[in-house]
Amino acid sequence: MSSHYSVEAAEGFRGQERTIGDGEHDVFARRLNALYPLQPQESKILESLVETVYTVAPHQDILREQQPSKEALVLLEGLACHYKVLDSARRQMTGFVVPGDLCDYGFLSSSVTRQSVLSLGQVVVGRIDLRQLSAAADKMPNILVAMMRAAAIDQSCGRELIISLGARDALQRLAHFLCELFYRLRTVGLVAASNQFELSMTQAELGEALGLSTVHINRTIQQLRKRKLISMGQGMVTILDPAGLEAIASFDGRYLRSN
Amino acid sequence: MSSHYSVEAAEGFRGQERTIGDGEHDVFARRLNALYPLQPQESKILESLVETVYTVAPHQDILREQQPSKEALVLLEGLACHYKVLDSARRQMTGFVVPGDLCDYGFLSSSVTRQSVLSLGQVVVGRIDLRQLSAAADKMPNILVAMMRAAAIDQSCGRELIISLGARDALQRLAHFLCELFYRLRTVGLVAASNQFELSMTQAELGEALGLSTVHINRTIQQLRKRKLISMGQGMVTILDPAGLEAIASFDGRYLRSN
DNA sequence: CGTGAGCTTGATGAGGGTCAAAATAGGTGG
DNA sequence: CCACCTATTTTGACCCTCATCAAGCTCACG
Repeated sequence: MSSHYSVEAAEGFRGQERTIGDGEHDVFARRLNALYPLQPQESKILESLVETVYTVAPHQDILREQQPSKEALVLLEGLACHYKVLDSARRQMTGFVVPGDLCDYGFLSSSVTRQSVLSLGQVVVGRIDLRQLSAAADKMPNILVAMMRAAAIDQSCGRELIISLGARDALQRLAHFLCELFYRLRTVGLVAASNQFELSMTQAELGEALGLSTVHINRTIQQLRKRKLISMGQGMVTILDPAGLEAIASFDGRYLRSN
Repeated sequence: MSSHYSVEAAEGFRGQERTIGDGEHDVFARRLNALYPLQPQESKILESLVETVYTVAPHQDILREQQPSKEALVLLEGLACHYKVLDSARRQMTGFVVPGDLCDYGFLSSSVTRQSVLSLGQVVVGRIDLRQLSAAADKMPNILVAMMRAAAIDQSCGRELIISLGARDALQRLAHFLCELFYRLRTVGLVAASNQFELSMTQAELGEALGLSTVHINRTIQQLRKRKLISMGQGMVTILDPAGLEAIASFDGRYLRSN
């Protein structure tokens, strides 16, 4: 476990901002549409709300705790996580953000950001102006409902993580984590036909997510490999036996659906 | 750990419903008002929204998973918790509901209830008709914002529980739990000047909340007693040394505030 | 080709689980 | 008010999962 987490300014590591082309990043609209059926025009507006995108290098803060949110951020590519630092030597991740998710739902209640958000691999983020969003939402309230559903699912994920940490052993935890990610990434089309997807996390980071030591994460991965349930390496995971993995985790993906 | 959880119909155990008098239960309005300043008239409306109240006996489901919500429920007295049953022998609590809180925020996104809610001691619940609520919210959007802030805080509590389960040892967990409850109950005026408050949970239930065995909960309580930080018994807790307890837990109550 | 980040392996021990039983506390009917 | 019964708390003994420490290994990268 590394002894210190850097606190450089998030700003310094943002890639160049740019305006985006039409339909270049439609994950967001597709995702919300799946959560709550939107009219074609509503989807259109939604896409147009994401005006600028930028790239963030791995291991940088995308959002910092206690900052008032002047904009909403959508993750368009890559993987990010919520976390909190305990005693500058220990860090606990509290949730994950996959493409199509909003990084933080605090803007819904116009409160400050309550947790820092960190890029795990390289990440592309879209920026939504809150003024424009609320204007759009006034005309098309479905947009807000869809976002609140996304927030509700985000919370369900949190509850499920509580269950993992409170009541599942290492093997079940890891299996459940992989099942969830598999499911979530699949719904936004980021899993290959071979059941392979990108997972740019070190084993140490997995430990911070699942409340386990790096060493034990390593041994647990080996368990799953030995049982021919997964294969893992170079930032890629392949689920070899989805049913088997779900069985170990008692995974039931209903909490990830909006209805 | 008991081997089976009963699944009787929640309906059968509801006390008689009745309409309530003016200002009889103002925790809810006071709470929301503290989260987001409301106009006097808005507070008034809020109180009038709670039309009927009913009593629920200890250890009964107030809300059942997967039910579509036709109404919003406010806790007015007592203590309740969210939970999920794993393998019919193990149960994990995922959150707590204190007076003034809504039992579930699913109605905000008109989705189904995602977790069961259980009364711990005897409980008084208020019922809010969603149709009336949304009518009121149309006229006075602040009401909705206040509720969303409450939801945001609910989520913060969840995140903090994740941190407890993932990164704190037994003593810290219990201390943190007590600090949170102390703080939350105090803001709704349910802590006596002697720092005493009601806690109608068995040690087994505390274990289900904090991911520890009953035996270990017991020993951990004794630790806190020995250190003269708390005294506990007969459903009552007294915080003898708030500062000392917070120090052990590294408790920082900011996550419980709306701003 | 050296260097550091990440992965793997081994050895050791602590925190907390499990089992079992005793001690208390509540709750009920006689 | 007492006797009984059950739920809860407490204690002791033992064991297992997982943390910690330490070292060696692999591999990408400058």
